[in-house]
Amino acid sequence: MITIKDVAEKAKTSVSTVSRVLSGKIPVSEPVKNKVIQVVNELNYQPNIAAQSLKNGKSKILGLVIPNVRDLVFPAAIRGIEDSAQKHGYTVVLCNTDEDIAREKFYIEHLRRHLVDGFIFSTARKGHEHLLKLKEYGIPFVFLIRNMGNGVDSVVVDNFKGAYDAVSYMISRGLRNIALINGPIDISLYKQRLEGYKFALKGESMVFSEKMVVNGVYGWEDAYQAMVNLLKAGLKIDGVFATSDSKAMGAIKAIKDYGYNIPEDISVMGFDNSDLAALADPPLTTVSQPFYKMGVAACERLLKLIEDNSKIKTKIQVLPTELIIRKSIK
Amino acid sequence: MITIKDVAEKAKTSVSTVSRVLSGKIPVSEPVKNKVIQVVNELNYQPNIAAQSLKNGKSKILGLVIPNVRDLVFPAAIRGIEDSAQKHGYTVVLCNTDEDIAREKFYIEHLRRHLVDGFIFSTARKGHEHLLKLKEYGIPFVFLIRNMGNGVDSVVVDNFKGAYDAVSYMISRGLRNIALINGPIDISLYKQRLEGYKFALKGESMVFSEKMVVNGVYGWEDAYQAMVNLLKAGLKIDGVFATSDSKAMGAIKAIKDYGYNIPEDISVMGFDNSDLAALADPPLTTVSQPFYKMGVAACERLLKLIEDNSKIKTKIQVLPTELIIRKSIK
DNA sequence: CTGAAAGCGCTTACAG
DNA sequence: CTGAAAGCGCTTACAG
Repeated sequence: MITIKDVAEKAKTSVSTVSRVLSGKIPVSEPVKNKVIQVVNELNYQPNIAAQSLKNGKSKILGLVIPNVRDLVFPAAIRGIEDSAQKHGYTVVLCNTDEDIAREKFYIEHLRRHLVDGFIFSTARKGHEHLLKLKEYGIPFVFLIRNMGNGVDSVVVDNFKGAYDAVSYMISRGLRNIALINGPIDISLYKQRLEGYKFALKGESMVFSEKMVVNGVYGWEDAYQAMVNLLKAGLKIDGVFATSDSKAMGAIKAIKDYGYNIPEDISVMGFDNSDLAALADPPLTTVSQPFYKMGVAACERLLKLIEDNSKIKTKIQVLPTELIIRKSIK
Repeated sequence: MITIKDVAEKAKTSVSTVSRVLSGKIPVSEPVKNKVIQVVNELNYQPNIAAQSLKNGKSKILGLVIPNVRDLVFPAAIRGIEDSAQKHGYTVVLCNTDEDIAREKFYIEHLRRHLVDGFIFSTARKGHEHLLKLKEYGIPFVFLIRNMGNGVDSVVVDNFKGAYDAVSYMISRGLRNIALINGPIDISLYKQRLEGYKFALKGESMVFSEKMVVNGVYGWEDAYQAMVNLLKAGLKIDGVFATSDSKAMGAIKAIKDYGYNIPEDISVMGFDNSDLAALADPPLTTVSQPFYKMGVAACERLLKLIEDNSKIKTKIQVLPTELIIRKSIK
């Protein structure tokens, strides 16, 4: 392994000077600087990150904590984060928690001690208040997609409005009996989507019925079952708003299995505009979350928090959703 | 930040002894050991990974290099790797390269210098021979899903047999005109699947026709177009073997758009059994790759290479595929 | 502008 | 079994 000492010797100067040339912050005379740069290139020298990290307490590694990469919602966001991190010379450690608090804490403890300069969490939900305590430790972090309270920097979408727009659109298409297949409401974004759904109904003076909503649904198999139950209950349903594309796919499958046509008999609205939405049959009308952009924004915000040691004010970035009209709504 | 010195002071012993207790490899008297452990817990002390890394040249970080997390093939494998890494006290850095050699090299250079103890690559293909040179640097690495040559530890599937089984099954179901929608054959697994397809045809004395195969297809949009072209060419086709589930989904969409029924008019076979296969309409008959298990195997192999500094012999692990019969084949 | 030296937090021969 | 000391590869006051 080539060290700074090797470079110094070959360039006939001291390690201090080599370090200064590399950091670029401290003036070094032109000839010395050029010689050093030349040797660095010849030797293909790269500073040892562990040593740098030990010295200045920065590792240039970011921790990304999510429930599960297999959930279609995350890959695009991950790409946004990683592309942006890479551009700034940072690297990303990926941690899946399966919503398990113990595993989440394990990762935090493990990475906190100088392995990671900051965190991005997509695991905020009730019961995970321990995340808020990271503030006390002074380690920078931001919430992505999901968040909690207003005290933490976040990049999210306007979930209330996204849901409101979706349901309003369904109503404008003549749908009058719209069921809701929703996620666990201890994740605040599902709470907000529920509120958006209610508010849209109210705006058109349509009655809200508890029977038409199923909360706590996670993943497509679960949504399939929820839809089957709705259908079996003999309710009059002409539309379903599923608060994620996976749930919408499960609902679509159930509706077809029961012999109904989409959208003729029952219309389906998704949420997320994940990579498979266009591929669904029929192609899914849905509310897009700009995951890639959100990932970039979260990463940039985190880098700002890391690099500006000054106290900057907490910022909640709310990106707009967009209604993507395809073929699953009448 | 709490250091080993703090622990030593509070436990009224030396840092050497604390280090010994923590490593567990060197004998320490019971009372001292107990006192140290107690203080470690009280202070919630965690060793600084950068310092350990600098000292002993091990970071307990693994580099995972893949083309793109958004490709459905990778998330399950990533989970396998990460779960296994975590169990052994390792952490995973995720790197997406988009098949770009410059980006790949950047990551390797950046991480090689003591940031990472070893690599898992899923990016092997023609043009990426520089990966083979990592052997000279003495850094451990393994190939996953894709591989090159026989000189590198790998975890793959029997792609030839998987394809052979798939096509043989199609033939056994009475299909006689089977088109192939295949990936870029400079990725060896696609070459092997092509061979498996040919061999199955030959086994049943069916003629192989160049016109029935499209190579170089990547992703579902591309597969959609390939299928459209096949259909437009006026070929007699009663089955399609698409060498990934995404490609199969694209083909299915095209077939439907042209008014044919699946599987009555045209049967479709996928490959991978990725998370969306069961969700397709009709549910996709496909060849499973045990991605999660493969990820675990690759990680375990890499850890072995890292921890046994002795020269162990290169091992190519070939896991079996399995034909998953659903509804897309007549 | 430049070099010698201290020190970041560990681990591990070395001596006892 | 235990402690003092050296050293991993850097960066950065300190002195010149």
